[in-house]
Amino acid sequence: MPELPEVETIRRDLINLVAGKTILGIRIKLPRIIRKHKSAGEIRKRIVGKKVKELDRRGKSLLFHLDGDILVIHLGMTGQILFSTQKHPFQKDKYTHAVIDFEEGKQLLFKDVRQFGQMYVVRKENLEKTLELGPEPLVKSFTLDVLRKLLSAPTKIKVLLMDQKKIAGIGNIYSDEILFEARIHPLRPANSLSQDEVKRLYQAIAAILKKGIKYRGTSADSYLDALGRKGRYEEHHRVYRRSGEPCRVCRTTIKRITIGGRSAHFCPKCQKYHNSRELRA
DNA sequence: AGTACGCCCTGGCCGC
DNA sequence: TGCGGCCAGGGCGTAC
Repeated sequence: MPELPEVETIRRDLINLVAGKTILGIRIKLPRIIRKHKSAGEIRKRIVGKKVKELDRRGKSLLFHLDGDILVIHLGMTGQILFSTQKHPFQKDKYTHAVIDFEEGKQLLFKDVRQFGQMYVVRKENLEKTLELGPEPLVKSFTLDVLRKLLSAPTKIKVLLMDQKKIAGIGNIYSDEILFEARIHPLRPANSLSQDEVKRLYQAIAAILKKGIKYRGTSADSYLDALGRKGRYEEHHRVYRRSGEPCRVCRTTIKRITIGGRSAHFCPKCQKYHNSRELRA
């Protein structure tokens, strides 16, 4: 499932491949991936003939800056954006739902097995209103104080980290890994964290997301980068999908529980559910 | 307001 | 070999 590190990896690769290039056309086989538009023709009219000025990312969304419009691509669970210069057997490939054609025969294939991904065009000035995302966790303005203010409600910390309206870009994999790094139990109410825990959480968010980017993302399910390569971060996972296996720190068996319909993995010893007061080391 | 749950969707896996 | 049942979960809508 592409989260911030996976989308950022794709963005960095695509900059060198399609930035500055003009979109010549879009072929759409599965119209349901085009959202927020009355017709496929509408998106076509707004992107064809336009040059990709810049590639950006906001949370888990990839942003192609065109002339005043932005083409937004969200990969959902199993979406992939694959760069190709070969003429693709588009109609025969059951998972390639759309192809964006650029000059010089360059193409971006939009593949998605589960069809949760989507693309749409939005006016630049309406982007934030449309996305409704919390702050980017890897920018300078995301300070310890910003995080502290987000933790004022009793929401379970795991749920809060995955709430895109609170913080942008963190999903199930990275929230598990962040909470392990910070040694915080996923069920802890956000407003029960001690000063020290908030600090650890703040540092863990940056450290784990950067680590994810460093290893080019997680390919646990189906993630591939723009050139079809896997990420290597799952080799470094310490809790995600490791239930039943020994903790890499203390050898305690990693546990899996369900929180809000999603699986959460944690080490019961490293991430104890004790209340705010920290044990003195 | 917080939270649980169902839905969209399909492949993979398990048990029979 | 096949088939039903369940699981994976991002985002969204709904209900409590």
